[in-house]
Amino acid sequence: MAKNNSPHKTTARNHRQSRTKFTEDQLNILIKAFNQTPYPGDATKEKLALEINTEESRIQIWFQNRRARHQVQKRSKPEKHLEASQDQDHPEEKIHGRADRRCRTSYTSSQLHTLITAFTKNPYPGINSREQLAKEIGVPESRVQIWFQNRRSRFYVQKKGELDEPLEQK
DNA sequence: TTGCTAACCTAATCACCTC
DNA sequence: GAGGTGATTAGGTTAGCAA
Repeated sequence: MAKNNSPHKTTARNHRQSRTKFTEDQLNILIKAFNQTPYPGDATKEKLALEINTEESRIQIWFQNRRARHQVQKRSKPEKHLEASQDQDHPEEKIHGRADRRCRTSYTSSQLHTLITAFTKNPYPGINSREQLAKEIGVPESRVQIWFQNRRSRFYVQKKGELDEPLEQK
């Protein structure tokens, strides 16, 4: 599936967010939460963020990575997994998680104008640019990151469509 | 140098809103 | 319903850091 084959991938990593180092206590809390549900809802993520004093976006990333590693381990050792897992695939949590989605952010035309202008200058803003943009339009940095992800995706799909068009006409 | 893992990416999909 | 778009997911890559 996803490959980092973008021509922008070098600029994308100019300014990453600095690596978070979770303490043992923080990890214990996260692992416990993961065992309860690998698909926490927005409220749970907020609660965890407060509990371990970090940003909600860090919680989201941690759960993403944890699920990924969990899947890899499951494939390599189907009978015996991570220490963290009681593991029944938690389908019900997944459904519950969806019910507890973050509220949809609706951007004003001026916010969108700012974002689009930034996107045309650089579709892969680093952490500093994202934070600056977030401050400027008054939304969390994580929302700016999501907006750029979606924008890039749809931009590539659109471009691909434009390239395919002449072939279809033939 | 290597293994682990946070940060980040794309692609697909879901969910909600507007027309 | 269709189209647009924000949110979430899986699964892959990149890069920082400890051993």
